[in-house]
Amino acid sequence: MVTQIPLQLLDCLPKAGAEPLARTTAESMATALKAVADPTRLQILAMIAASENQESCVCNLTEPLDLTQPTISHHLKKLAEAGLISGERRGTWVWYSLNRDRWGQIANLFNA
Amino acid sequence: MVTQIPLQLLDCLPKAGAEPLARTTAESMATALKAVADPTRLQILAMIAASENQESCVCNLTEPLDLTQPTISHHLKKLAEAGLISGERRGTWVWYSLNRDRWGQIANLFNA
DNA sequence: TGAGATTATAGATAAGTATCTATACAGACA
DNA sequence: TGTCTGTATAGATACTTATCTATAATCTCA
Repeated sequence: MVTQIPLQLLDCLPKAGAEPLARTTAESMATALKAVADPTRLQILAMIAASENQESCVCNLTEPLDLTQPTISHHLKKLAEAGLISGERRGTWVWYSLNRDRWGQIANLFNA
Repeated sequence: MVTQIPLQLLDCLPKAGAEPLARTTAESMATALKAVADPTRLQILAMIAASENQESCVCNLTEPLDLTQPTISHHLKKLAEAGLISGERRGTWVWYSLNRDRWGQIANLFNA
């Protein structure tokens, strides 16, 4: 449903004596981090995590966040491209859930 | 030298059954994350981490990153405001170093 | 097949920001 | 004090993006 941005972060953590961080790598990392660095998307992630079965359809997010449906879809797409969530169509609805693995990959970025 | 943005992240991690993430909290978190979500700033952080004594002055960053001095200063200010680095004036130079504690706080955001 | 409901995409606009040049500020030193 | 060097700030500009309205696409069901 969405092409996911690759994230090769684990081997490019800043550490003493390391190679300079290549621009292309830095851009890839920044793209993934930008997905999380938005207040609305943080709220969306929190709402999914707090939902039953830790999943949510688009329609459950628009009203509490007071945003239009296309805006929510836009943010969900960004999060999916970053690999932080995945959407699964079940009938008329698309259910979005967190990708815990990817979550941990980003955490490792800062645990260096 | 720089007023640091507060970061109360640890108690607002998304977890099942949690309170909805307040807008003001989400905005505070996003501000801190935005500081890291930029390729140039990631390169700056990597260069500081890889430097001797894990610190660097502005003048050591401009040439390898091929940016002007004011642009580097702008990015360093953003990072300092997010609490990720600190600057210490020693004579003519200002030496910037990583704040490991803050680094870990952001990591905990994703370890929920 | 057609109607209704849910989600995705297209295009426009306004707000944010990364970068530059020009200039101000701060410290070292003669 | 004056000059030089290193850093910070101010203002301008171009690019990105969050949001909206309008519309298309997809699925269900009668």
